[in-house]
Amino acid sequence: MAKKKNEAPLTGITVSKEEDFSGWYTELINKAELADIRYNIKGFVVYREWATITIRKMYRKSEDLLELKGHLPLTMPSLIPESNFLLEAEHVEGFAPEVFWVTEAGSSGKLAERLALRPTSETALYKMYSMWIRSYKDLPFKRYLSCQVWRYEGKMTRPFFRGREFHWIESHNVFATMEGAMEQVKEDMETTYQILQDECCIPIIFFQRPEWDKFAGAVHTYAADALMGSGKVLQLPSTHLLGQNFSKPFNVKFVDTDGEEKYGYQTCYGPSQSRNYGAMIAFLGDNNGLVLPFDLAPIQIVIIPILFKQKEDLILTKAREIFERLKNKYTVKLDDSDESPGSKFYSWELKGVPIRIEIGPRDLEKNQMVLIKRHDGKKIFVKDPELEKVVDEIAQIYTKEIKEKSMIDFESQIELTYEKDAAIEAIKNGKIVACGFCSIDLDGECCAEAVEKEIGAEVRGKRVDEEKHEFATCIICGKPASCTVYLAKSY
RNA sequence: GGGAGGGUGGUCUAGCUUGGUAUGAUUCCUGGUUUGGGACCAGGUGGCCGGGGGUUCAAAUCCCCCCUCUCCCA
Repeated sequence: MAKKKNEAPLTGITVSKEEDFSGWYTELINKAELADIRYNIKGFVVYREWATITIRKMYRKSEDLLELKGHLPLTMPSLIPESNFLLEAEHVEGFAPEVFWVTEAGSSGKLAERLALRPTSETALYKMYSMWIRSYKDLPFKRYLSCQVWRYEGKMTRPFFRGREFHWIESHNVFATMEGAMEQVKEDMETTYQILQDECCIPIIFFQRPEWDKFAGAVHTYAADALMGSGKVLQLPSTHLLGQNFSKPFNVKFVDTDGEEKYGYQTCYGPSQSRNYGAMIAFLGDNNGLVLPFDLAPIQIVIIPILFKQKEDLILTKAREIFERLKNKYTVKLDDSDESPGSKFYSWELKGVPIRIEIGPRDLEKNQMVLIKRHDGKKIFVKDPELEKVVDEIAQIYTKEIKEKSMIDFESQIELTYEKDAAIEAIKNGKIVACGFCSIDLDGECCAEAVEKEIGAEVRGKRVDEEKHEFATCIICGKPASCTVYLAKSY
Protein backbone atom coordinates (compact mmCIF):
# COMPACT_ATOMS: atom_id res chain seq x y z
CA MET A 1 0.00 0.00 0.00
CA ALA A 2 1.35 3.32 -0.98
CA LYS A 3 -0.67 5.01 1.69
CA LYS A 4 1.29 6.06 4.72
CA LYS A 5 0.15 4.46 7.93
CA ASN A 6 0.05 7.73 9.82
CA GLU A 7 -2.56 9.03 7.44
CA ALA A 8 -4.85 6.16 8.20
CA PRO A 9 -7.90 7.21 10.19
CA LEU A 10 -8.84 5.64 13.47
CA THR A 11 -10.80 2.76 12.01
CA GLY A 12 -7.74 1.17 10.39
CA ILE A 13 -4.65 -0.42 11.85
CA THR A 14 -1.99 2.18 12.54
CA VAL A 15 0.77 0.00 13.96
CA SER A 16 3.11 -2.05 11.82
CA LYS A 17 3.13 -5.78 12.59
CA GLU A 18 6.85 -6.01 11.90
CA GLU A 19 7.84 -3.10 14.11
CA ASP A 20 5.49 -3.61 17.04
CA PHE A 21 3.81 -6.97 17.14
CA SER A 22 2.08 -6.46 20.50
CA GLY A 23 0.63 -3.11 19.53
CA TRP A 24 -0.45 -4.50 16.19
CA TYR A 25 -2.22 -7.45 17.81
CA THR A 26 -4.02 -5.21 20.30
CA GLU A 27 -5.25 -2.94 17.52
CA LEU A 28 -6.33 -5.88 15.39
CA ILE A 29 -8.42 -7.27 18.25
CA ASN A 30 -10.11 -3.93 18.87
CA LYS A 31 -10.59 -2.60 15.40
CA ALA A 32 -11.68 -5.80 13.73
CA GLU A 33 -13.99 -6.22 16.73
CA LEU A 34 -12.75 -9.70 17.60
CA ALA A 35 -12.78 -9.42 21.37
CA ASP A 36 -13.99 -6.83 23.84
CA ILE A 37 -11.70 -6.49 26.80
CA ARG A 38 -13.92 -4.10 28.67
CA TYR A 39 -15.55 -6.96 30.56
CA ASN A 40 -13.69 -6.20 33.71
CA ILE A 41 -12.51 -9.47 35.17
CA LYS A 42 -8.85 -10.07 34.51
CA GLY A 43 -8.29 -12.77 31.91
CA PHE A 44 -11.96 -12.98 30.97
CA VAL A 45 -12.87 -11.42 27.65
CA VAL A 46 -15.90 -11.28 25.41
CA TYR A 47 -15.41 -12.94 22.07
CA ARG A 48 -17.30 -10.88 19.55
CA GLU A 49 -19.34 -12.07 16.60
CA TRP A 50 -16.62 -12.10 14.00
CA ALA A 51 -14.28 -14.19 16.13
CA THR A 52 -17.06 -16.40 17.43
CA ILE A 53 -18.22 -17.39 13.97
CA THR A 54 -14.71 -18.43 12.94
CA ILE A 55 -14.04 -20.24 16.21
CA ARG A 56 -17.29 -22.17 15.77
CA LYS A 57 -16.22 -23.15 12.28
CA MET A 58 -12.92 -24.34 13.72
CA TYR A 59 -14.79 -26.32 16.33
CA ARG A 60 -16.97 -27.92 13.69
CA LYS A 61 -13.99 -28.97 11.59
CA SER A 62 -12.22 -30.50 14.57
CA GLU A 63 -15.36 -32.18 15.86
CA ASP A 64 -16.15 -33.65 12.46
CA LEU A 65 -12.63 -34.96 12.15
CA LEU A 66 -12.68 -36.50 15.62
CA GLU A 67 -16.00 -38.19 14.94
CA LEU A 68 -14.67 -39.47 11.66
CA LYS A 69 -11.87 -41.07 13.66
CA GLY A 70 -14.27 -42.81 15.98
CA HIS A 71 -14.72 -40.40 18.88
CA LEU A 72 -18.21 -39.80 20.22
CA PRO A 73 -19.24 -36.48 21.73
CA LEU A 74 -20.49 -36.00 25.24
CA THR A 75 -21.15 -33.17 27.62
CA MET A 76 -19.85 -32.91 31.16
CA PRO A 77 -20.72 -30.72 34.14
CA SER A 78 -18.33 -27.84 34.64
CA LEU A 79 -17.97 -28.40 38.38
CA ILE A 80 -15.83 -31.14 39.86
CA PRO A 81 -16.12 -32.20 43.52
CA GLU A 82 -12.86 -31.77 45.37
CA SER A 83 -12.83 -35.46 46.36
CA ASN A 84 -12.67 -36.42 42.66
CA PHE A 85 -10.10 -33.85 41.94
CA LEU A 86 -7.76 -35.14 44.65
CA LEU A 87 -7.54 -38.71 43.38
CA GLU A 88 -4.42 -38.43 41.23
CA ALA A 89 -1.60 -36.82 43.21
CA GLU A 90 0.58 -35.40 40.44
CA HIS A 91 -2.42 -34.04 38.66
CA VAL A 92 -3.56 -32.21 41.78
CA GLU A 93 -0.11 -30.84 42.42
CA GLY A 94 0.10 -29.52 38.87
CA PHE A 95 -3.31 -27.93 38.69
CA ALA A 96 -4.13 -26.90 42.25
CA PRO A 97 -2.44 -23.48 42.03
CA GLU A 98 -4.67 -22.59 39.09
CA VAL A 99 -8.07 -23.81 40.19
CA PHE A 100 -11.06 -21.56 40.76
CA TRP A 101 -13.13 -22.95 43.61
CA VAL A 102 -16.83 -22.61 44.21
CA THR A 103 -17.24 -22.48 47.97
CA GLU A 104 -20.61 -20.88 48.54
CA ALA A 105 -24.04 -21.17 47.05
CA GLY A 106 -27.03 -18.86 47.24
CA SER A 107 -28.36 -18.10 50.67
CA SER A 108 -27.33 -21.39 52.23
CA GLY A 109 -23.75 -20.22 52.55
CA LYS A 110 -20.73 -22.45 52.56
CA LEU A 111 -20.83 -25.74 50.70
CA ALA A 112 -20.01 -28.99 52.47
CA GLU A 113 -17.46 -29.77 49.78
CA ARG A 114 -15.57 -27.35 47.60
CA LEU A 115 -16.28 -27.59 43.89
CA ALA A 116 -13.60 -26.95 41.31
CA LEU A 117 -14.44 -25.07 38.13
CA ARG A 118 -12.88 -27.60 35.79
CA PRO A 119 -9.36 -26.69 34.68
CA THR A 120 -9.52 -29.86 32.56
CA SER A 121 -11.90 -32.80 32.78
CA GLU A 122 -9.89 -35.93 33.56
CA THR A 123 -11.08 -36.10 37.13
CA ALA A 124 -14.69 -35.53 36.13
CA LEU A 125 -14.76 -37.97 33.26
CA TYR A 126 -12.76 -40.88 34.59
CA LYS A 127 -15.07 -41.30 37.52
CA MET A 128 -17.75 -41.94 34.92
CA TYR A 129 -15.47 -44.07 32.76
CA SER A 130 -15.04 -46.45 35.69
CA MET A 131 -18.81 -46.96 35.64
CA TRP A 132 -19.20 -47.21 31.89
CA ILE A 133 -16.32 -49.47 30.92
CA ARG A 134 -16.79 -53.17 31.79
CA SER A 135 -15.18 -55.31 29.14
CA TYR A 136 -12.56 -55.38 26.41
CA LYS A 137 -15.55 -55.15 24.07
CA ASP A 138 -16.06 -51.57 25.24
CA LEU A 139 -12.55 -50.69 24.09
CA PRO A 140 -11.22 -48.66 22.52
CA PHE A 141 -13.39 -46.12 24.24
CA LYS A 142 -13.03 -42.78 22.45
CA ARG A 143 -14.92 -39.68 23.55
CA TYR A 144 -14.55 -35.93 23.34
CA LEU A 145 -16.20 -32.83 24.69
CA SER A 146 -16.24 -29.22 23.55
CA CYS A 147 -16.26 -26.91 26.51
CA GLN A 148 -14.76 -24.05 28.42
CA VAL A 149 -12.17 -24.51 31.14
CA TRP A 150 -10.85 -22.15 33.78
CA ARG A 151 -7.33 -21.73 35.02
CA TYR A 152 -6.10 -18.99 37.28
CA GLU A 153 -3.16 -17.97 35.12
CA GLY A 154 -0.43 -15.96 36.74
CA LYS A 155 1.19 -15.04 33.46
CA MET A 156 0.11 -12.08 31.43
CA THR A 157 -3.21 -12.75 29.77
CA ARG A 158 -3.90 -11.90 26.14
CA PRO A 159 -7.15 -12.25 24.23
CA PHE A 160 -7.34 -15.72 22.64
CA PHE A 161 -3.74 -16.65 23.44
CA ARG A 162 -3.95 -16.93 27.16
CA GLY A 163 -7.02 -16.29 29.23
CA ARG A 164 -8.23 -17.47 32.60
CA GLU A 165 -11.16 -18.95 30.74
CA PHE A 166 -10.59 -20.64 27.43
CA HIS A 167 -12.44 -22.70 24.88
CA TRP A 168 -11.23 -26.07 23.80
CA ILE A 169 -11.96 -29.62 22.85
CA GLU A 170 -10.70 -32.42 25.04
CA SER A 171 -10.67 -35.99 23.92
CA HIS A 172 -10.28 -38.80 26.43
CA ASN A 173 -9.65 -42.34 25.38
CA VAL A 174 -9.17 -45.75 26.91
CA PHE A 175 -7.36 -48.75 25.39
CA ALA A 176 -6.59 -52.30 26.34
CA THR A 177 -2.85 -51.89 25.78
CA MET A 178 -0.12 -49.28 25.98
CA GLU A 179 0.49 -49.78 22.27
CA GLY A 180 -3.15 -48.97 21.52
CA ALA A 181 -2.83 -45.80 23.55
CA MET A 182 0.36 -44.82 21.75
CA GLU A 183 -1.38 -45.29 18.41
CA GLN A 184 -4.00 -42.81 19.61
CA VAL A 185 -1.29 -40.28 20.44
CA LYS A 186 -0.02 -40.60 16.87
CA GLU A 187 -3.52 -40.19 15.52
CA ASP A 188 -3.94 -37.02 17.60
CA MET A 189 -0.76 -35.61 16.15
CA GLU A 190 -2.02 -36.36 12.66
CA THR A 191 -5.32 -34.67 13.51
CA THR A 192 -3.43 -31.63 14.71
CA TYR A 193 -1.54 -31.37 11.42
CA GLN A 194 -4.80 -31.69 9.52
CA ILE A 195 -6.46 -28.88 11.42
CA LEU A 196 -3.62 -26.48 12.10
CA GLN A 197 -1.55 -26.83 8.97
CA ASP A 198 -4.17 -27.68 6.38
CA GLU A 199 -7.08 -25.61 7.65
CA CYS A 200 -5.46 -22.81 9.64
CA CYS A 201 -2.24 -22.52 7.62
CA ILE A 202 -0.03 -22.49 10.72
CA PRO A 203 3.26 -24.41 10.43
CA ILE A 204 3.85 -26.73 13.37
CA ILE A 205 6.18 -29.41 14.60
CA PHE A 206 5.68 -31.96 17.39
CA PHE A 207 8.04 -32.47 20.28
CA GLN A 208 8.04 -34.95 23.08
CA ARG A 209 8.23 -32.64 26.05
CA PRO A 210 10.85 -33.22 28.74
CA GLU A 211 9.74 -34.92 31.94
CA TRP A 212 9.68 -31.66 33.89
CA ASP A 213 7.46 -29.98 31.34
CA LYS A 214 4.80 -32.61 30.77
CA PHE A 215 1.09 -32.61 31.59
CA ALA A 216 0.48 -33.21 35.27
CA GLY A 217 -0.12 -36.94 35.63
CA ALA A 218 1.03 -38.00 32.17
CA VAL A 219 3.60 -40.64 31.24
CA HIS A 220 4.61 -38.55 28.24
CA THR A 221 3.43 -35.33 26.64
CA TYR A 222 3.63 -34.55 22.95
CA ALA A 223 3.05 -30.93 22.07
CA ALA A 224 2.85 -29.00 18.84
CA ASP A 225 4.99 -25.91 18.61
CA ALA A 226 3.97 -23.35 16.04
CA LEU A 227 6.88 -21.81 14.20
CA MET A 228 6.24 -18.13 14.30
CA GLY A 229 8.91 -17.17 11.83
CA SER A 230 11.10 -15.20 14.18
CA GLY A 231 12.70 -18.25 15.74
CA LYS A 232 10.14 -18.07 18.50
CA VAL A 233 7.72 -20.90 19.02
CA LEU A 234 4.24 -21.02 20.48
CA GLN A 235 2.77 -24.07 22.16
CA LEU A 236 -0.39 -25.30 20.48
CA PRO A 237 -2.30 -28.55 21.07
CA SER A 238 -0.77 -31.30 23.10
CA THR A 239 -1.64 -34.97 23.42
CA HIS A 240 -0.76 -37.02 26.44
CA LEU A 241 0.01 -40.64 27.04
CA LEU A 242 -1.48 -41.27 30.47
CA GLY A 243 -0.78 -44.98 30.68
CA GLN A 244 -2.40 -46.33 33.81
CA ASN A 245 -1.66 -43.25 35.92
CA PHE A 246 -5.31 -42.30 36.05
CA SER A 247 -7.01 -45.62 35.43
CA LYS A 248 -5.66 -46.98 38.73
CA PRO A 249 -6.81 -44.21 41.08
CA PHE A 250 -10.07 -43.80 39.16
CA ASN A 251 -10.61 -47.50 38.85
CA VAL A 252 -11.04 -47.58 35.09
CA LYS A 253 -10.98 -51.36 34.64
CA PHE A 254 -12.09 -53.85 32.04
CA VAL A 255 -12.34 -57.61 31.85
CA ASP A 256 -9.95 -58.80 29.17
CA THR A 257 -10.34 -61.76 26.78
CA ASP A 258 -8.54 -63.95 29.30
CA GLY A 259 -11.14 -63.20 31.95
CA GLU A 260 -8.70 -61.08 33.97
CA GLU A 261 -9.66 -57.66 35.27
CA LYS A 262 -7.15 -55.06 34.02
CA TYR A 263 -6.64 -51.34 34.22
CA GLY A 264 -7.09 -49.43 30.97
CA TYR A 265 -4.41 -47.44 29.20
CA GLN A 266 -5.47 -43.88 28.59
CA THR A 267 -4.72 -40.84 26.49
CA CYS A 268 -6.03 -37.32 26.38
CA TYR A 269 -5.74 -34.57 23.82
CA GLY A 270 -6.61 -30.93 24.26
CA PRO A 271 -6.66 -28.56 21.31
CA SER A 272 -7.58 -25.06 22.48
CA GLN A 273 -9.78 -23.51 19.86
CA SER A 274 -9.38 -20.02 21.25
CA ARG A 275 -5.60 -20.25 21.29
CA ASN A 276 -5.53 -21.75 17.81
CA TYR A 277 -7.63 -18.83 16.65
CA GLY A 278 -5.25 -16.36 18.28
CA ALA A 279 -2.28 -18.05 16.70
CA MET A 280 -3.96 -18.06 13.32
CA ILE A 281 -4.93 -14.39 13.24
CA ALA A 282 -1.56 -13.36 14.64
CA PHE A 283 0.35 -15.48 12.17
CA LEU A 284 -1.66 -14.77 9.02
CA GLY A 285 -2.72 -11.16 9.60
CA ASP A 286 -0.99 -8.24 7.90
CA ASN A 287 -0.90 -4.48 8.19
CA ASN A 288 -4.34 -4.17 6.64
CA GLY A 289 -5.90 -6.49 9.18
CA LEU A 290 -7.09 -10.07 9.22
CA VAL A 291 -6.27 -12.72 6.68
CA LEU A 292 -8.46 -15.81 7.01
CA PRO A 293 -8.54 -19.19 5.30
CA PHE A 294 -11.46 -19.38 2.92
CA ASP A 295 -13.48 -21.94 4.88
CA LEU A 296 -13.06 -20.14 8.18
CA ALA A 297 -14.09 -16.65 7.08
CA PRO A 298 -17.44 -15.52 8.52
CA ILE A 299 -18.15 -13.86 5.18
CA GLN A 300 -16.38 -15.30 2.15
CA ILE A 301 -17.42 -12.85 -0.52
CA VAL A 302 -18.41 -9.22 -0.23
CA ILE A 303 -20.04 -7.43 -3.14
CA ILE A 304 -19.50 -3.70 -3.31
CA PRO A 305 -21.61 -1.76 -5.80
CA ILE A 306 -19.99 1.45 -7.00
CA LEU A 307 -23.06 3.65 -7.13
CA PHE A 308 -23.16 6.67 -9.39
CA LYS A 309 -25.97 9.13 -9.66
CA GLN A 310 -28.58 8.22 -12.30
CA LYS A 311 -27.20 4.68 -12.51
CA GLU A 312 -27.84 3.43 -9.00
CA ASP A 313 -30.71 1.18 -9.99
CA LEU A 314 -28.83 -0.50 -12.80
CA ILE A 315 -25.80 -1.18 -10.65
CA LEU A 316 -27.76 -2.30 -7.63
CA THR A 317 -29.84 -4.65 -9.73
CA LYS A 318 -26.68 -6.21 -11.10
CA ALA A 319 -25.14 -6.44 -7.63
CA ARG A 320 -28.26 -8.21 -6.36
CA GLU A 321 -28.12 -10.60 -9.28
CA ILE A 322 -24.49 -11.45 -8.42
CA PHE A 323 -25.54 -12.02 -4.84
CA GLU A 324 -28.32 -14.40 -5.91
CA ARG A 325 -25.95 -16.32 -8.15
CA LEU A 326 -23.42 -16.95 -5.38
CA LYS A 327 -25.41 -17.09 -2.16
CA ASN A 328 -26.33 -20.76 -2.25
CA LYS A 329 -22.75 -21.90 -2.44
CA TYR A 330 -20.90 -19.27 -0.42
CA THR A 331 -21.43 -16.91 2.46
CA VAL A 332 -21.99 -13.67 0.61
CA LYS A 333 -22.63 -10.12 1.76
CA LEU A 334 -23.91 -7.33 -0.44
CA ASP A 335 -22.70 -4.10 1.12
CA ASP A 336 -25.16 -1.53 -0.18
CA SER A 337 -24.77 0.80 2.79
CA ASP A 338 -24.11 4.44 1.93
CA GLU A 339 -20.48 4.46 3.00
CA SER A 340 -18.10 5.48 0.26
CA PRO A 341 -16.58 2.56 -1.68
CA GLY A 342 -13.06 3.23 -0.40
CA SER A 343 -14.24 3.09 3.17
CA LYS A 344 -15.90 -0.26 2.50
CA PHE A 345 -12.74 -1.64 0.90
CA TYR A 346 -10.72 -0.83 4.00
CA SER A 347 -13.21 -2.16 6.48
CA TRP A 348 -13.75 -5.50 4.73
CA GLU A 349 -10.00 -5.91 4.34
CA LEU A 350 -9.66 -5.31 8.06
CA LYS A 351 -12.17 -8.12 8.56
CA GLY A 352 -10.26 -10.45 6.26
CA VAL A 353 -13.06 -11.26 3.80
CA PRO A 354 -11.31 -13.44 1.17
CA ILE A 355 -12.99 -12.18 -2.01
CA ARG A 356 -14.26 -8.72 -2.84
CA ILE A 357 -16.38 -8.19 -5.92
CA GLU A 358 -16.68 -4.66 -7.23
CA ILE A 359 -19.33 -3.76 -9.74
CA GLY A 360 -19.56 -0.23 -11.16
CA PRO A 361 -20.77 1.61 -14.26
CA ARG A 362 -17.59 0.97 -16.22
CA ASP A 363 -17.86 -2.75 -15.52
CA LEU A 364 -21.49 -2.74 -16.51
CA GLU A 365 -20.57 -1.34 -19.93
CA LYS A 366 -17.98 -4.04 -20.44
CA ASN A 367 -20.19 -6.79 -19.03
CA GLN A 368 -17.57 -7.58 -16.39
CA MET A 369 -16.80 -7.25 -12.70
CA VAL A 370 -13.67 -6.89 -10.61
CA LEU A 371 -12.56 -9.55 -8.10
CA ILE A 372 -9.91 -8.85 -5.51
CA LYS A 373 -8.28 -11.49 -3.35
CA ARG A 374 -7.60 -10.37 0.20
CA HIS A 375 -4.48 -12.38 0.98
CA ASP A 376 -2.40 -11.15 -1.94
CA GLY A 377 -4.39 -8.17 -3.19
CA LYS A 378 -4.54 -9.54 -6.72
CA LYS A 379 -7.17 -8.00 -8.96
CA ILE A 380 -8.99 -10.08 -11.54
CA PHE A 381 -11.36 -8.77 -14.22
CA VAL A 382 -14.08 -11.31 -14.86
CA LYS A 383 -16.58 -11.42 -17.71
CA ASP A 384 -20.08 -11.84 -16.41
CA PRO A 385 -20.72 -15.41 -17.62
CA GLU A 386 -17.41 -16.54 -16.12
CA LEU A 387 -18.24 -15.38 -12.59
CA GLU A 388 -19.18 -18.70 -11.00
CA LYS A 389 -16.28 -20.50 -12.59
CA VAL A 390 -13.70 -17.96 -11.47
CA VAL A 391 -15.11 -17.74 -7.94
CA ASP A 392 -15.02 -21.54 -7.67
CA GLU A 393 -11.40 -21.54 -8.78
CA ILE A 394 -10.39 -18.92 -6.25
CA ALA A 395 -12.32 -20.69 -3.48
CA GLN A 396 -10.46 -23.88 -4.33
CA ILE A 397 -6.96 -22.45 -4.16
CA TYR A 398 -7.30 -19.54 -1.74
CA THR A 399 -6.37 -21.43 1.44
CA LYS A 400 -3.65 -23.42 -0.34
CA GLU A 401 -2.07 -20.17 -1.50
CA ILE A 402 -1.98 -18.82 2.04
CA LYS A 403 -0.56 -22.09 3.28
CA GLU A 404 2.19 -22.04 0.68
CA LYS A 405 3.26 -18.60 1.80
CA SER A 406 3.09 -19.38 5.49
CA MET A 407 4.73 -22.79 5.65
CA ILE A 408 8.17 -22.09 6.96
CA ASP A 409 10.92 -24.44 6.08
CA PHE A 410 11.60 -25.80 9.53
CA GLU A 411 14.97 -27.25 8.62
CA SER A 412 16.25 -23.88 7.45
CA GLN A 413 15.49 -22.38 10.84
CA ILE A 414 17.49 -24.97 12.72
CA GLU A 415 21.10 -24.58 13.61
CA LEU A 416 23.06 -27.59 14.82
CA THR A 417 25.33 -26.56 17.65
CA TYR A 418 27.99 -28.44 19.58
CA GLU A 419 29.00 -25.76 22.06
CA LYS A 420 27.21 -23.39 24.36
CA ASP A 421 28.63 -20.24 22.78
CA ALA A 422 27.44 -21.32 19.36
CA ALA A 423 23.99 -21.99 20.79
CA ILE A 424 23.84 -18.56 22.42
CA GLU A 425 24.80 -16.96 19.14
CA ALA A 426 22.26 -18.98 17.17
CA ILE A 427 19.40 -18.13 19.54
CA LYS A 428 20.40 -14.48 19.35
CA ASN A 429 20.13 -14.74 15.57
CA GLY A 430 16.58 -16.03 15.80
CA LYS A 431 17.34 -19.66 15.11
CA ILE A 432 16.07 -22.81 16.70
CA VAL A 433 18.94 -24.81 18.11
CA ALA A 434 19.41 -28.56 17.83
CA CYS A 435 21.96 -29.95 20.23
CA GLY A 436 22.97 -32.92 22.30
CA PHE A 437 21.43 -33.23 25.73
CA CYS A 438 22.07 -35.51 28.65
CA SER A 439 18.48 -36.50 29.37
CA ILE A 440 14.92 -35.36 29.08
CA ASP A 441 14.13 -37.42 32.15
CA LEU A 442 14.07 -35.64 35.46
CA ASP A 443 17.84 -35.91 35.88
CA GLY A 444 18.26 -33.49 32.98
CA GLU A 445 16.24 -30.75 34.62
CA CYS A 446 19.18 -28.85 36.06
CA CYS A 447 20.80 -28.73 32.62
CA ALA A 448 17.51 -27.35 31.28
CA GLU A 449 17.63 -24.63 33.88
CA ALA A 450 21.14 -23.81 32.73
CA VAL A 451 19.84 -23.60 29.15
CA GLU A 452 17.32 -21.00 30.26
CA LYS A 453 19.78 -18.97 32.26
CA GLU A 454 22.83 -19.17 30.04
CA ILE A 455 21.46 -19.62 26.55
CA GLY A 456 18.20 -17.73 26.97
CA ALA A 457 16.01 -20.42 25.46
CA GLU A 458 13.78 -23.27 26.54
CA VAL A 459 14.25 -26.97 26.00
CA ARG A 460 11.24 -27.78 23.82
CA GLY A 461 11.96 -31.49 23.84
CA LYS A 462 12.77 -34.33 21.51
CA ARG A 463 11.46 -34.17 17.99
CA VAL A 464 8.77 -36.72 17.27
CA ASP A 465 9.47 -37.30 13.60
CA GLU A 466 12.69 -38.84 12.42
CA GLU A 467 15.85 -37.99 14.28
CA LYS A 468 18.84 -37.31 12.06
CA HIS A 469 21.47 -35.86 14.33
CA GLU A 470 24.08 -37.60 16.42
CA PHE A 471 25.52 -35.56 19.22
CA ALA A 472 28.12 -37.12 21.46
CA THR A 473 27.73 -34.96 24.53
CA CYS A 474 25.27 -32.76 26.40
CA ILE A 475 25.71 -29.10 25.51
CA ILE A 476 25.60 -28.12 29.16
CA CYS A 477 27.16 -30.78 31.35
CA GLY A 478 29.31 -32.58 28.78
CA LYS A 479 28.09 -36.00 29.82
CA PRO A 480 27.19 -38.43 27.04
CA ALA A 481 24.10 -37.22 25.19
CA SER A 482 21.08 -39.50 25.34
CA CYS A 483 19.15 -37.53 22.75
CA THR A 484 18.95 -34.51 20.50
CA VAL A 485 16.79 -31.70 21.83
CA TYR A 486 15.59 -28.45 20.35
CA LEU A 487 16.03 -25.13 22.07
CA ALA A 488 13.95 -22.09 21.24
CA LYS A 489 12.50 -18.95 22.66
CA SER A 490 8.79 -19.21 23.23
CA TYR A 491 5.86 -16.84 23.40
C1' G B 1 6.29 -13.03 39.34
C1' G B 2 9.19 -7.86 38.82
C1' G B 3 9.04 -2.93 36.74
C1' A B 4 6.79 1.29 34.23
C1' G B 5 2.57 3.86 32.40
C1' G B 6 -2.74 4.38 31.89
C1' G B 7 -8.60 4.46 32.92
C1' U B 8 -12.69 11.41 31.33
C1' G B 9 -19.75 10.66 26.09
C1' G B 10 -19.44 4.26 21.92
C1' U B 11 -13.92 5.41 20.50
C1' C B 12 -9.53 8.63 20.97
C1' U B 13 -8.49 12.77 23.88
C1' A B 14 -7.72 18.20 26.71
C1' G B 15 -8.14 19.55 31.69
C1' C B 16 -4.87 17.25 36.95
C1' U B 17 1.27 20.30 38.64
C1' U B 18 -1.63 25.32 41.23
C1' G B 19 -9.16 22.09 43.63
C1' G B 20 -14.18 26.33 41.56
C1' U B 21 -19.62 25.70 35.01
C1' A B 22 -16.51 19.06 31.32
C1' U B 23 -12.23 20.25 25.84
C1' G B 24 -11.89 18.79 21.02
C1' A B 25 -12.21 15.18 17.32
C1' U B 26 -14.54 10.96 15.71
C1' U B 27 -18.62 7.51 15.96
C1' C B 28 -23.92 7.33 16.17
C1' C B 29 -29.02 9.54 14.78
C1' U B 30 -31.98 13.23 11.17
C1' G B 31 -32.07 15.74 6.56
C1' G B 32 -29.53 16.90 2.04
C1' U B 33 -25.50 16.53 -1.62
C1' U B 34 -22.07 12.50 -2.96
C1' U B 35 -19.75 7.63 -4.33
C1' G B 36 -13.82 3.30 -9.05
C1' G B 37 -9.09 3.25 -2.32
C1' G B 38 -10.82 6.08 4.10
C1' A B 39 -16.55 12.19 0.80
C1' C B 40 -19.08 16.76 2.44
C1' C B 41 -22.75 20.41 4.61
C1' A B 42 -26.38 21.50 8.47
C1' G B 43 -28.68 19.98 12.94
C1' G B 44 -29.04 16.50 17.08
C1' U B 45 -28.19 12.43 20.86
C1' G B 46 -24.75 10.89 24.16
C1' G B 47 -20.78 11.91 30.83
C1' C B 48 -22.30 9.27 38.53
C1' C B 49 -14.36 11.85 34.96
C1' G B 50 -13.01 3.00 36.59
C1' G B 51 -15.09 1.76 41.97
C1' G B 52 -15.05 2.77 47.29
C1' G B 53 -13.38 5.72 51.27
C1' G B 54 -10.94 10.34 53.07
C1' U B 55 -9.44 15.82 53.09
C1' U B 56 -12.28 20.39 51.82
C1' C B 57 -17.28 25.33 51.73
C1' A B 58 -16.08 22.78 47.07
C1' A B 59 -12.65 16.95 44.08
C1' A B 60 -11.92 14.65 37.22
C1' U B 61 -7.99 17.36 39.94
C1' C B 62 -5.09 16.19 46.56
C1' C B 63 -4.55 11.42 49.97
C1' C B 64 -5.59 5.94 50.91
C1' C B 65 -7.54 1.18 49.31
C1' C B 66 -9.45 -1.83 45.43
C1' C B 67 -10.63 -3.18 40.26
C1' U B 68 -8.92 -3.13 35.41
C1' C B 69 -5.96 -2.22 30.89
C1' U B 70 -1.32 -1.47 28.15
C1' C B 71 3.91 -2.01 27.48
C1' C B 72 8.72 -4.02 28.96
C1' C B 73 11.57 -7.81 31.63
C1' A B 74 11.93 -13.11 34.29
